[in-house]
Amino acid sequence: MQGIERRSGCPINLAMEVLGDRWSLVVIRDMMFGNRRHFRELLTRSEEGIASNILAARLKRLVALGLVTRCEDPSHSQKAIYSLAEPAIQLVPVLATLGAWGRRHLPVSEELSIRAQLLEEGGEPMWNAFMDDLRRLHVEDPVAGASGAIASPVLGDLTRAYEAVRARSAPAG
Amino acid sequence: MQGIERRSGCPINLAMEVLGDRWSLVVIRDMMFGNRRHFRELLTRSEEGIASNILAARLKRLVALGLVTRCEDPSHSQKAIYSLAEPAIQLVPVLATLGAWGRRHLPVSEELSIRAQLLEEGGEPMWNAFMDDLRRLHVEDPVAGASGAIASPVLGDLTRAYEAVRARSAPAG
DNA sequence: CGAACTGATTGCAAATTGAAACTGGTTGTT
DNA sequence: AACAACCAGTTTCAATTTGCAATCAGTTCG
Repeated sequence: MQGIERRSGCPINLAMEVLGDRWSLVVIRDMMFGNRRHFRELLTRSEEGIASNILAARLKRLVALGLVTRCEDPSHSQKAIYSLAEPAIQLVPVLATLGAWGRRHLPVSEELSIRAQLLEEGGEPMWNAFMDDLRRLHVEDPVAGASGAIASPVLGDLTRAYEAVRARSAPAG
Repeated sequence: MQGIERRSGCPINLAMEVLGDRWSLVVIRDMMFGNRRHFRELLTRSEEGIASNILAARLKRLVALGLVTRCEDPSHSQKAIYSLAEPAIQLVPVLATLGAWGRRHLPVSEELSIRAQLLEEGGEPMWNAFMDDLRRLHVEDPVAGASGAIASPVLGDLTRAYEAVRARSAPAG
């Protein structure tokens, strides 16, 4: 049922077998840029309104593929924490490049594309710093990373810029 | 029926609405790296074995979205030439980055990943040269570009490297 | 004239998607 | 102890999408 088909050994093809659906990269985006680490957070704070069965299926698949890890939240015996694994963290350059392309060629909104713009302008040095931050939040200490106890300078900058644009275009928030 | 849904104005989301299926990027890859410009070429020389109805639907959609253009082939009143439009040409950095990621994290074959490797090592200067080549083959003169009358230095290098690896690993092929 | 080739279309079964309701359990409040 | 709110999903079912195989009408070549 899951895993990939391996229609061919081409890197682009295999990448599309893993990420080539409407939701997988969007879920990874929310975990990465929004630090959304719980099922309910991913479900209800999703800009695009993902359905719960689709989210459950995607998370299960991403865990099986090794892009995401799942652990228990010590604060609540039933709560699960989802974290990005190294392969997903290394998607930062892909998401940066794809975001830059989308910003140029698709009808994006200003508030939702400011982070893509900063990430593009920051270039490789920023991507590397961001990936280091993500390793601290997702790999080294997922529990503290999920709780907000660990700061990420890059994510902080991106989030502040986003909030600033949002406050400007819709002051009532 | 086609066009995008616009679930949100996020660049990543919109990019996935355009490219988030198993075939669109694979078709663009074949046009870009294999210079496959006719329906039958895309259909029968596809490494992954796309079905004819899926290919027809994808081409129609990509044309409607402005990523691909379609024109008639003067050598055959029924033959159509498909060419990459500027937005698709600007996917070169995305494909390069995605290919590099796939090569690192997925079970790729050597012969089908040599081009991804060269494109990654070549970096931005190579991507820019490649995009210039593609503009000559696809935008400036699609007919001559499809016929093989125009040379692309970058594509030539990539193709030779691919043929060399292929000859080495399967001398009879 | 007929075979091969052109870009597709059609019919149909199987798989996937998506919305809404629901499940079984935990936690916090009164 | 009772109850509401919250937790990660699951179930159900209709609609859509996918993939395969066969087919199509027109064109070119021998």
